Amino acid sequence: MSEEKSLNFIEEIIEQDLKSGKYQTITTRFPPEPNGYLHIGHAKSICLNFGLAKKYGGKTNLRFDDTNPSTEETEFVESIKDDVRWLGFEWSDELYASNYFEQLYAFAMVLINKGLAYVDDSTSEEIAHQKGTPTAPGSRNHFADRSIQENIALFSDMRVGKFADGAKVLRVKIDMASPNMLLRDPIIYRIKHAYHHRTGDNWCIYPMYDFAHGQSDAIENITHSICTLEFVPHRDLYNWCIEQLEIFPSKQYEFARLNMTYTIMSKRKLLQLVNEGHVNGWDDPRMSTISGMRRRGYTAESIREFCDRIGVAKRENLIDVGLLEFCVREHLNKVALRRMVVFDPLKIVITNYTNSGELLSSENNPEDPNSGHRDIPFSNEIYIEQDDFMEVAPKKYFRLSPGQLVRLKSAYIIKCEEVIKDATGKITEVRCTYVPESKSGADTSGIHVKGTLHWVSVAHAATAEVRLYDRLFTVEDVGNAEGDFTDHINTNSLQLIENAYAEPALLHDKPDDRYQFIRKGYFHLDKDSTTDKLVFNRTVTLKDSWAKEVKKGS
RNA sequence: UGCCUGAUAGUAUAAGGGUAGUACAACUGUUUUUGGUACAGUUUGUCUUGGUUCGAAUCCAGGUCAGGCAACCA
Repeated sequence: MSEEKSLNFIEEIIEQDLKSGKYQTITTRFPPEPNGYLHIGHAKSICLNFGLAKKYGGKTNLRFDDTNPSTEETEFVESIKDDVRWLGFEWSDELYASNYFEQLYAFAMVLINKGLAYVDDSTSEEIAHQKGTPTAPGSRNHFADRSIQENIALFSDMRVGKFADGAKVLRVKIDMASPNMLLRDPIIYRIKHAYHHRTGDNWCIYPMYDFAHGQSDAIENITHSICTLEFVPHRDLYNWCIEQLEIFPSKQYEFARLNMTYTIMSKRKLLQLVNEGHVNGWDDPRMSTISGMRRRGYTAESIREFCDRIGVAKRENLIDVGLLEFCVREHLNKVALRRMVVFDPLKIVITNYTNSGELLSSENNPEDPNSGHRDIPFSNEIYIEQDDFMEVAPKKYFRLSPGQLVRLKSAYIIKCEEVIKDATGKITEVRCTYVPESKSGADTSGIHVKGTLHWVSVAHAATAEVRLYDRLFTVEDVGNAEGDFTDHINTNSLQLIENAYAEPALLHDKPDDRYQFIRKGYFHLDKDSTTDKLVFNRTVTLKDSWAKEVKKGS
């Protein structure tokens, strides 16, 4: 393929650096804080960092930014590793910022010895106050005048635990009047008597992000440190530390983070959904986490494709979740086996059908000739979708309604003859006749119908519970539908979060009318992780115009 | 009334002085064993005002709008 895909701005920088001989090879890193599960926004960063290294023959480290022991846990470390692997990437080294605590401490001492860092006894309120505001300069307090010797002694004492949390901090001496608030003598070490998931109780002082990230990059010889836009103001500090410490000159580049319609991607909110029990965990299929999407049936390949399509730029963006769904369908259409499934069964009795034991052959995947065929049992009693029948149908309704003909997928053409109702007027059964010479693949009837419906045989069907819907659905037959059905989720299930499960306050956005209608239903088993794909190609998709018509008319 | 980013169809993303292109969405048509898929086609765009230039999305100046920055979070 000679498709010349245009470069994003980071690729251009890298190509220049390679061309100019600045670097022979590149090293990137993916640096999550292990304080939650990875979500689709992280996938963008993962695909970018690992993708760049792959493209330019470099390597990527997985580095856990574990400098805040009070929010970080081993469970998150493991889930992150699983998700990165599942997405299809291999890291060069598995590293932790906590590996560098000793080195970072030494770096701090270097700055103290240069007269560039001091211990401050102020409270956080005092420090915040002295910092000034974005429009007014801050001022330095008398602690900044402490001698180098005194600072060395004090910082050593901080390390060995002589002070309580919050009693002292180590600050760096830069410029209290800088227009960049981050440069107004930022705190680089704080006292925290907390158990760290890796270093245990070895430390009671922990470096801040700004004193750990750039140095970690430098230690690992990261050539291109790629992060999101909110770190732009940190770049000055990042560079300042590297210059003062005279270490490897890693460079930071920023891109816009992913935002997606109808999708919550704030870690804080996701954590709230989990903690308050709105969902069943981080990997709940309704979550925007990678593990949630995995359970929902999304493939790693489709997520990678999505990340590739959305591009990398610096402007704020809000990607239509439809693009993600498109990528999922695109891939699943190629690889997934089709099965019929009925969610809201409506019983159809075919009054003139008297055969028994007839098996009908159906393609497993129309797009894959190698996927073969399967036999589906047919009988005179079947279920179709309630949505696929309307007693009073609007124009352009091609499905079943009184007097209308439709084809049953892989089976016969049937005609609706009679509607049976119970005492309350609810439709309990629809009676039809079938056209014997219209058998799929051997149709000599000459009848052309506009609608084709999926169905299952009542006698052969199996029912399975779908947890998210809290109701049963019916699959075509037991033999063809192995696996754990409790995990089958509609790709569109994210909307359920909005419709039923989540607090309105947590919502990113409100669903529009379009989402009142169920769209494409693709399902696949995740029983054997990525290998066993099974799709129920349930086409209840309506064109928007048709959907509007039904909404108004019926 | 500060500093930093940014602004190209509905949504994203290209074009680094020379025909504004691509994808998704939408719409139309053809095909089809569901209206899915596939294929073909259509519609829609350079924030604004000046300037430089034969020529500006692109360079310059002013304006407008959006996002970020005052955690002992990352």
